[in-house]
Amino acid sequence: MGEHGSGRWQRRKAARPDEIRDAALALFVEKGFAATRMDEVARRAGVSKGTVYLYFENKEALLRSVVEELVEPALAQAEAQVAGHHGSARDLIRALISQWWAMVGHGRLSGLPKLMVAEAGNFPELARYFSEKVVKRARRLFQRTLELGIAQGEFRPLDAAAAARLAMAPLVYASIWRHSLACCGDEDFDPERFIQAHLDVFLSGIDAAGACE
Amino acid sequence: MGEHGSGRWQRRKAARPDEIRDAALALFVEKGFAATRMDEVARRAGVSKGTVYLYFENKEALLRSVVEELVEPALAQAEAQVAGHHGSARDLIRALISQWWAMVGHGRLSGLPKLMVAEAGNFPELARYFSEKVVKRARRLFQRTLELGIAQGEFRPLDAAAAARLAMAPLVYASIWRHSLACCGDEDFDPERFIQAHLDVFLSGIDAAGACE
DNA sequence: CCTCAATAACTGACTGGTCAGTTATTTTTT
DNA sequence: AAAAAATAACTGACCAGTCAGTTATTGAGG
Repeated sequence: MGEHGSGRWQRRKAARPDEIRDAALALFVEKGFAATRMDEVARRAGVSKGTVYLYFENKEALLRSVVEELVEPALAQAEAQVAGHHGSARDLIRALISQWWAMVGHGRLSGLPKLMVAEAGNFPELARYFSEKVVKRARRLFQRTLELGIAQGEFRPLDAAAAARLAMAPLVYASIWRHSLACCGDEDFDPERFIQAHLDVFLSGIDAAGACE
Repeated sequence: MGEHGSGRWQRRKAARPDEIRDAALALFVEKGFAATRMDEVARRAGVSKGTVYLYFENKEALLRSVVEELVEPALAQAEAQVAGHHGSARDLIRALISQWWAMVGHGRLSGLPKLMVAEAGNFPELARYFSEKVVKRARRLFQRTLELGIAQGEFRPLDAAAAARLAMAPLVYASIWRHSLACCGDEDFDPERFIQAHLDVFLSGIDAAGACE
């Protein structure tokens, strides 16, 4: 392709796949994979249906691409941020949760958890990929931090694996909720307040001082 | 039902709608509404497709019926059980969570949260019904209990509305998980242990003193 | 600078299969 | 035998995926 250039079409061409992915993600999240028509994806991306098939094999390949392309950079960034963090385990938990919420709660990935949950049954391979390479990887960050905190005496001794899931559950819940019932029904759901309350209760709950049992 | 005699077919006939609902629920949860074929629902219920249309207007009416018929009795029972409960707020929270998990974690309703989350976008009216008449109603049970506990000095002062959501989030998360990623990927998810850990951390987290029990 | 041909990007009408819903027919019950 | 229940064959709308044709872009020759 042209190295130099009269850019209008060149630039658009390079951006196409991403534009199509964004359109597809939005619709897959909103209506589900099966109920989304390729015509619609195309229209939303500002192209014709034929063009979508220039960049993606078929509908399923488009779904795969949406999940894989969007997830990788976000996760890498999160891991880097954690690796470079210094401070108490408690602060790191706070940072992880804020980070996660900034990324998945608002960004383009916001709808991914709902999409994956809804389609896991129909695309087991993709679900496996997501579970192994995304969820587990993210959970490990929490689990390690919790183990660190226990070792340092900040947190009381507890099942770190279960607690890591506990730390994430309200986050996942919140982002799924935002894209389902919150849209049509549960309008008085305030994610920010909810996440704050979670941080508050969770950190109190695992604190070494308040140990029960 | 049959006042006299050959009861076998009578009974079957009376049970049909429920059998069809169960079949439909299982498939809707597993594959999603759009990807489920009416032929399949019928086959699973042990009847032909035409029969399904003897009992339900159309596919959407079947979905509505699945949600509404299954939910009402369970919710009523839960409220009754709570109304008759005496003891500390802490015990009541424990009872509510166990109750919820016994009902939604294992029973026939097990898949409902996933189904509603996945289809809320395509059926806003149904989502609204579910949100108002089911979720809010269930949440009120938790919220009242928390307010009671705060008033009695068992729990520290906190945002009861947010805390009620926090109490439920891991439960919802767990039952959604069981029907999505846990099926194909995250096999080492142990719901019982997870719920136990939740009870433990949550109750410590909202405890007034820091000394539980 | 202005053709004009070659190529890259894109389009939308068309096809073949699928599936929700209907209807004519058969089976079961009374 | 009549009525009720159930079936299986049928219909028509819909949609993923294709492909023959159109439009934009580049580049060479005049």
